[in-house]
Amino acid sequence: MRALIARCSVDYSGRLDAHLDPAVRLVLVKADGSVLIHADGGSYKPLNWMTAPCKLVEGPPSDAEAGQGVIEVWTVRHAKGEDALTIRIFEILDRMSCDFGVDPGLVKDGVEAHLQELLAAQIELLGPGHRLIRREYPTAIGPVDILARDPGGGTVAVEIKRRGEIDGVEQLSRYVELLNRDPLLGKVTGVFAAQAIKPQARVLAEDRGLRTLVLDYDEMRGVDDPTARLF
Amino acid sequence: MRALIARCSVDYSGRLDAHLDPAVRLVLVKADGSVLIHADGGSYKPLNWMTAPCKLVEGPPSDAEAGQGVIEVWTVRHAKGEDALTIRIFEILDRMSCDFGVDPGLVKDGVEAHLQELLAAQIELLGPGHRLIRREYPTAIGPVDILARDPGGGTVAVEIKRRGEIDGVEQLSRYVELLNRDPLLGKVTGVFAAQAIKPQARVLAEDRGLRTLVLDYDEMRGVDDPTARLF
DNA sequence: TGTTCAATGTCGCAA
DNA sequence: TTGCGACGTTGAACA
Repeated sequence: MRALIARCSVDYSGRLDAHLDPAVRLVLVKADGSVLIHADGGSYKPLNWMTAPCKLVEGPPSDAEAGQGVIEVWTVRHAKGEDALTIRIFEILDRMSCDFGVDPGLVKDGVEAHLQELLAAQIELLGPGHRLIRREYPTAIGPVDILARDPGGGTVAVEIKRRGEIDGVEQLSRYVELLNRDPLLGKVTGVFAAQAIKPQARVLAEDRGLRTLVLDYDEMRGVDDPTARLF
Repeated sequence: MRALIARCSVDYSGRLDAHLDPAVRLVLVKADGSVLIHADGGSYKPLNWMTAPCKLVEGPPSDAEAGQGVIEVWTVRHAKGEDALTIRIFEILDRMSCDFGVDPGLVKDGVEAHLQELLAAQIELLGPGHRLIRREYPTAIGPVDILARDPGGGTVAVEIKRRGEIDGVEQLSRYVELLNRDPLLGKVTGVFAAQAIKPQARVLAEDRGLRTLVLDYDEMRGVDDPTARLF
């Protein structure tokens, strides 16, 4: 990792063209060659960047560039494709360099896949007497998160989201419509399950005749994993 | 902007829980208070982060933490909500600090709106004899990208995407359904136009009776703009 | 390797 | 503020 605080201008050309006028910015060059240009604000997305694999060439400015005060020109080209980043450096204010070694990586907990596992294991959250048919039930337009059998012999399609929004309801609607064409499944109803459901999504779901179900992740995990109760 | 190269562990708790075991990483603190934790690889997305507005508190380790070698504990809390980031620092290898000033910002030249202009100008790409009614035809549920008249006197609603995916087909379906309730327009058909159309989107479009049209941006620009042929 | 879907998505615009 | 769609989306899982 190399980090540079420098007054620089940046030009990107590739999937689009973008330009940054000269200002002080942070320039990062990672071990894999990727380059990030960060301003002192905004969120985690850099102003400009180049993803690995790519090649960085540091060179002198042309006479015209030197006349405008440029002291170095860095050119970063993506290994495949036309993408190119040109960094014109006017002044270097500070720099750091360090070899990090391999990162042990991020451990995540509480994503949608976990919700799906937990609901499959606690399928009676759909209501007493429900039985799991299978998770990731395949259809022509994609897999249904959970398919279950209700006590009356009907089929229940469940769409799970961490945050229940309108596009999730659309998705479930498509599944239910498609599955209802399958005579083997009988009558198919839909359940829209999420940790939180936005009002618009709830209204649309009700309008489409779909049930909504709010999932309490902590509680579901508590039932599933007794050790979690300790906290 | 403060930049720190440090051996640290990181824990995020909020919309999900995420943990990073101790390793050398780059810690950035921007002027607006946002914090980014970067590894020496991967793309521009940090391993962990906190977006502004948030508050950083630097404090001493607890006795237990100190016993494990922690020398500083940084706690970053989001101003609204439960989101919190805890950075336990074991060793500081290097640091930089600098006041950047305001960034002049990014100037972009996009490709997106261009497709609509080009297709409107070359409306017969829909088929011989088509005539443009108007771009951005307003409806109660949003503007239709392009409305055209086909040779048979019917109306064609066109939804344009750079990348044709399933939600675009949904959007077009809604428009076509709505427009077909308008007796003045006669029979309304739909065309889903994109630079590339994914198989699932194509299947859904066909299932809904919508035509698909793949747009060649370079060719359309070539027809429209003679100067582009020089390249 | 390509495809599909989630994301602590982020970002920008408009109602 | 919320909704909605695009993004140089990125990232991960799976076929």
